[in-house]
Amino acid sequence: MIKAETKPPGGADDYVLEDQVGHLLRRAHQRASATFQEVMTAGLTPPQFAALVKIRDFGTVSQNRLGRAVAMDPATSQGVIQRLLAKNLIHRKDDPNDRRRVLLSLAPEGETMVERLIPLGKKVSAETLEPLTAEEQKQFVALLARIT
Amino acid sequence: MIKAETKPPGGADDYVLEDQVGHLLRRAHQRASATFQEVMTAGLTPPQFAALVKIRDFGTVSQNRLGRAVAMDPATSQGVIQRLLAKNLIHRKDDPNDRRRVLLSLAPEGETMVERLIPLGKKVSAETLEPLTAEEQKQFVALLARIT
DNA sequence: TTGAATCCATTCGCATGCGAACGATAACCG
DNA sequence: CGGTTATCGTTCGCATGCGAATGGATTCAA
Repeated sequence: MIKAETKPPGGADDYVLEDQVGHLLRRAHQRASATFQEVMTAGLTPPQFAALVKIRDFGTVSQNRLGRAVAMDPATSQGVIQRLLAKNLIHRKDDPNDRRRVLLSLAPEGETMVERLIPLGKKVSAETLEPLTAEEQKQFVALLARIT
Repeated sequence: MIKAETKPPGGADDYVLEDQVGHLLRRAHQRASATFQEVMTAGLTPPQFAALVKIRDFGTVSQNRLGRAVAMDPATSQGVIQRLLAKNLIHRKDDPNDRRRVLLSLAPEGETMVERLIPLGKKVSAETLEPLTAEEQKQFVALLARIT
């Protein structure tokens, strides 16, 4: 008989930090970001690249709408966009139809950058999922998408 | 015939941001953190709670070792520990055997806090995984642990 | 058509998160 | 033993990330 392996489920002794999904998500996200920085040698961060890709998808988009599309708080978008502007990767102009809005679009350098980096983006995803088999990768991504 | 559904796999048109595992991990982590803040009304952040739980597991632990256990950079640990000290949840003393090290342990308030919050921590994990069935939850956590 | 409710961008403050560098200390090895 | 290496904690700088507040613009509704 092993001594007291099973504790009452309400207790505080059976809380294993390493098994909590939030902790695992935080660590997996850390690893994915690290992989991104290894593969992407262009000096862009994951949010910056995500914003760039999404601006490409939209063509022209307001700052707020872009933020929702990439899941960024307006306050966070502000800084990311400032840095993309500083790198001359995007353009910015006032919306003539709605003076509250600011319209964003890719600068030529941004277009080139996106085209060049997307193959690397695919490599990042592949490397991040590399510990899993092809079948497991599909399962995992499908489940992950549902808790997002 | 649908026009050109299948593109060459090396192209940049088939890169869907929403399907990339890094982006999904970032969003899932955001949601998990938001759930944490909703349920945990104690004014602690996820890293602070993780550190507290881990210090409890160790009893006494150096700052660096704690950081590795919860996957925090030494520079990041610094700030987290400072805030736990400011809340009087942990104690801190020099290691007499190694003058480089600083030993951390739970203060009485910290012990009480951990005991009180662990049931809420379980609720956070449950709510985060709530969109999945019990079977899917097990699969997902198992796969997630492997890409960490 | 005005007044209330919304929306948009911006700013501030606080909290991770990490690369890089630093001094102090300990461990290792020739 | 003494020198090289490694470890530990700390600090700085930069980049998310978000709550809260603000001012300006638009939308909605009475």
